[in-house]
Amino acid sequence: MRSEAGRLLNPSTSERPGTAAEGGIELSADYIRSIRRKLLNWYDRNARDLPWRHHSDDAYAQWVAEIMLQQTRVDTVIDFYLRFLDRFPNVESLAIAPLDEVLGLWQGLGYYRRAENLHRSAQILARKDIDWPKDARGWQALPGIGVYTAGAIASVALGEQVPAVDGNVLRVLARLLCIDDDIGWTTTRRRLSAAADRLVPKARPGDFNQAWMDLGAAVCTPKTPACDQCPLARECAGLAKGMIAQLPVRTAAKKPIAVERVVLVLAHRNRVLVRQRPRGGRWSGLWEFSNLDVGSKSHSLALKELRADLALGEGLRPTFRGVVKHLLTHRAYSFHIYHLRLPRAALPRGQGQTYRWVTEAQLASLPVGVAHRRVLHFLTT
DNA sequence: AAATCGGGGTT
DNA sequence: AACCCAGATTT
Repeated sequence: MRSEAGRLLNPSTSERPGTAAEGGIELSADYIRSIRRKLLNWYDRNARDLPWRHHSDDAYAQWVAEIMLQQTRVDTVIDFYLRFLDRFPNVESLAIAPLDEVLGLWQGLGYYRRAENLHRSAQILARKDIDWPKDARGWQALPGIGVYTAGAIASVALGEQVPAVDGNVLRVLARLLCIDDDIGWTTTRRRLSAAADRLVPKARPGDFNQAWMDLGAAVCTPKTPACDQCPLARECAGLAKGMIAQLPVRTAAKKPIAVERVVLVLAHRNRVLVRQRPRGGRWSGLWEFSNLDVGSKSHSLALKELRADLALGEGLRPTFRGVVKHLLTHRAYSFHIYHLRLPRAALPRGQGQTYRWVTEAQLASLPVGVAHRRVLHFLTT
């Protein structure tokens, strides 16, 4: 099979050589035209049927979808999205809701700062502190919206001719243009973004951007891409040079740091003690059982410190109930669960944290991270 | 440029 | 067990 990639990528055939910056990727007008036509053609026949694609003109609906989709797979998002839009169908309903309820709909989805920023941005817009964004630049002024998300919203909902370069597009473009620099580097991302910017058409920019994503999800997958089914195979420089298996180049992620914690679940009658996590860190604003880093201490000493912090007096000895392992990108947690029934239900004093004694039903309505939700399975008695 | 911020599906 | 996902923000 004779590839067009070599000829079409040749700088000498580029229509606008002057636009290429230092180290920029030259794309001929013919090449750009080919990519646009073939990718959109493929998309017309292969586009996934996704909930937010039924509201393409609704910037709010696109916005919510794009925030949820940050670093999160489509299949994971769908159910969260449907529930969220059912409860908050527009920016006004979201703006007047308490953050706890927003977090409640977000629990299990991760990166909870996204929910805070979404809520905060909704309030900014509902209060009309700023005008409703009319382009990508306007969207990017809101907290939680970066270059990618702004481009996605503006291209899909507003029809603006801007790219939306996510991890998918970086991978596909690195292969298509045979870029073997580390796609983690700022310089590489800048070059690929510049290429994406030149490729996005004036007509149907939103469909075009989404077509990259569908292609990346269905054909140009991270491992073993289906090049024999790819509509851009003839334009793919990586394929022509036999480099697909090596592309994209990316430095390996570091291993997560192991963290061991003791969890002390205090119970009184049918209630358990929970506390709300402080703003800003992990699981910001979510509820959890009292827990403490073990570090180099023994479990019994860590538990003793935890009980001293809670200042709930002496009681019986906590009983060990099991371990919840919870893996994050940068941390590998193991929560060692201990259970202790108290004769009295007093609230800890002077901890600068919000504590509550709650029934199981009440706990169900509070936002709790996945790890501490799993702790519940160890407390059946 | 590197670290931080969740959780889960694929390979 | 490694990889990576419709990234943004802070350091």
